[in-house]
Amino acid sequence: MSHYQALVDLIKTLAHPFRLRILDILAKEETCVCHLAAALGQRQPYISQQLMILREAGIVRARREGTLIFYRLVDERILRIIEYARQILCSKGIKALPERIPPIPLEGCPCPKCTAARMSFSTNVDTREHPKGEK
Amino acid sequence: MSHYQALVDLIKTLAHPFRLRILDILAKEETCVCHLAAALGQRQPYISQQLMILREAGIVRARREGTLIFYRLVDERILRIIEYARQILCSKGIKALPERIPPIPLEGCPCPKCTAARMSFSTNVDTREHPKGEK
DNA sequence: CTAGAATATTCAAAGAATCGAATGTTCAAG
DNA sequence: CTTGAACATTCGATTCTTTGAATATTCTAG
Repeated sequence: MSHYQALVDLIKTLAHPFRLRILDILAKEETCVCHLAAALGQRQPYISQQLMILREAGIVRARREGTLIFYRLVDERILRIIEYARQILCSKGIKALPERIPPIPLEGCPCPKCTAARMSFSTNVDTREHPKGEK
Repeated sequence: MSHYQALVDLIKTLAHPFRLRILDILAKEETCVCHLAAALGQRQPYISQQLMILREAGIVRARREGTLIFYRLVDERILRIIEYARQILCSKGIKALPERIPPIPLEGCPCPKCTAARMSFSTNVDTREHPKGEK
């Protein structure tokens, strides 16, 4: 009878544009809240709300590092569900690809990744994605 | 930006216990409305409502045969999404398997499949799933 | 202990989904 | 054309979801 509720709850958690966009970013790497907020152009409390929903569904996990909190995917298989849904839509001619993830450093993001990128940007004009000078 | 809406809409359509149960039944074979209603123990207008939602999402398609309407899956890949979500839940120890589909004939179902099954049941006491006597 | 930065939580108004009840449509038989 | 069977649609009350705003918590630096 209601073996269905858990399944519905999981799927329902995915059925939200900002939560999907968060997962698209986390697909690439562990990310802190302020970076997610900057990347998605949303206020921080809103992002935290959506992260809480993802966390309670067991889809993401948080890790504290000083004053920052990094989120990551618990089970990458969740991405395959989304990928599969995208394939179905694409084969019907409906655009459903993930959006382009904005490049680091994000304007106004104070996270270490962005700060570091800004430092090296101001002293080094190389804008390639993988500058060979670093190691 | 909002390549996400189509994806959300598709996923949202799946996030409903009765719609999932309908898809579990259609996974096996094309089925008429009255049979779905009997199998799920719901009133016919309710089932039709859910079928309409699935139809508008492009997940199922209807085919008329006299006074009956048979529904079938448009793209079986939709089942893989559900299957994948079930696997994720099961690997976390959460029960999410499809429910047992009630055996034909369903009590009170007037559809040809059930009627035929009742006929052969009253003249033939064989209750096995695949009686060898028939051909 | 204080201040400030990063994040989390709570609350409520607005909007969306659900589902029961009533009613409409389509088809086949007569 | 009428009737009955199978199915579809519409409507509205209830309930859940969403999202903005305000506020709380946790940590670090000093």
